[in-house]
Amino acid sequence: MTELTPALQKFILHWGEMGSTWGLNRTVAQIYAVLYLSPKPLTADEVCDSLSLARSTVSTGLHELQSWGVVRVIHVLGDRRDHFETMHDIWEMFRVILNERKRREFDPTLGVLRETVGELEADEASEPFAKEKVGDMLDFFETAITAYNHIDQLPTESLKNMAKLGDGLARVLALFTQDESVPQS
Amino acid sequence: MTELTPALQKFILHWGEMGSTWGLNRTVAQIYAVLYLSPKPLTADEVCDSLSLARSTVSTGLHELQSWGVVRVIHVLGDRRDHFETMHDIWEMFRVILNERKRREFDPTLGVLRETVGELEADEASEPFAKEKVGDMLDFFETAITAYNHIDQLPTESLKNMAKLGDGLARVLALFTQDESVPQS
DNA sequence: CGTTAATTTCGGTAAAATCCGAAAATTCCG
DNA sequence: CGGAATTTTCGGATTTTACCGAAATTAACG
Repeated sequence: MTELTPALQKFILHWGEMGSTWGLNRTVAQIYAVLYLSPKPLTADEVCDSLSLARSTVSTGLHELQSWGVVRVIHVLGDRRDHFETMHDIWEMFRVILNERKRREFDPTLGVLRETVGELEADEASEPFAKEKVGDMLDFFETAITAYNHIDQLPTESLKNMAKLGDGLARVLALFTQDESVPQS
Repeated sequence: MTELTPALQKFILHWGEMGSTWGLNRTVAQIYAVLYLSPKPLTADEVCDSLSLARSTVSTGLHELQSWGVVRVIHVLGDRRDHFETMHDIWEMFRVILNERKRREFDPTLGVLRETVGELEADEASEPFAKEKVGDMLDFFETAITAYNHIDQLPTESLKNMAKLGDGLARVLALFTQDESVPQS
């Protein structure tokens, strides 16, 4: 049913490329795009049609998208088939994606860095330079992840407002340039 | 020369995995790691040795890292060979990587989104829902990129300080929860 | 409980990315 | 300019990934 106009096709194609730099493959990202653009939840077969993919490919792709938490199943009364939809709010969506990437990539890296630092400590013979460098990296990941966790506490609306501040944002953040203390509110 | 201890090997292996989720392939990321851990700039051949790679692979990999701006050539007096080193400060490094990803992925996406919106405007027959959704996405990318550009203006030291604020960061940012206006500094 | 619709699993093929090593090109030296 | 050292290019072999379609499984209905 969802005959895609050329403009939307181009968009979906690009989205596929973009997705492949974000850890999903082209096809999975395209499935996501089709669902995102659809005014109503779609069945797997409808996705097959609009992208000319095998049923099995779509099935797998939908599962992967669900494992990322960006697609969910909808049940329609009187219809036996599963229907799928994406999150509606794109800000929420990127937040979910960031969280998932943190969980899948950064958290494990933190683990490895801690292990490595530990092992380098134990090993007297190891290069002191490398020891220092791994330590620097550990510090970086720890502060970055901690900062991210704090930001992630904020409601989406706050983030939207902050982002919309434009120059004001830079101005506020610049308060921290010289001083490490928290300005009292 | 650089005989890698088991601990460092494990780190480099993991770094390779991580890199492949960041748009570089495993090998290139490993080359990066070896350079990062080395107390002195290395020749391509030294990199070959420590990772057991073909000379040509290392050559290509080093070029890719240079195109990302995270590795540079060093010339050593009296030595004809090129030596390579990474940036020393990891904060700078991540900043460079983010910039490069923005340039390679987000900016083009912004272009496609604008094109698509334009074409959907022109096309009367197109789905109004899709039109709205692409518009939402364009808004999101525009504000996100703009915010990023502003943040990117700040010196690295400011960013470090901000990140280290911990709860204070959330507290400051929370100021924007209810109010869209810029608090006067 | 059997039948049909719907989904998932899985083996194999097609496509893509990675990596090597030989050959070519470049650079630097005497 | 000739030759050695170094780097780069490039074709093809190897490995990995993506995708399809048939078969198996699961779920819903009468």
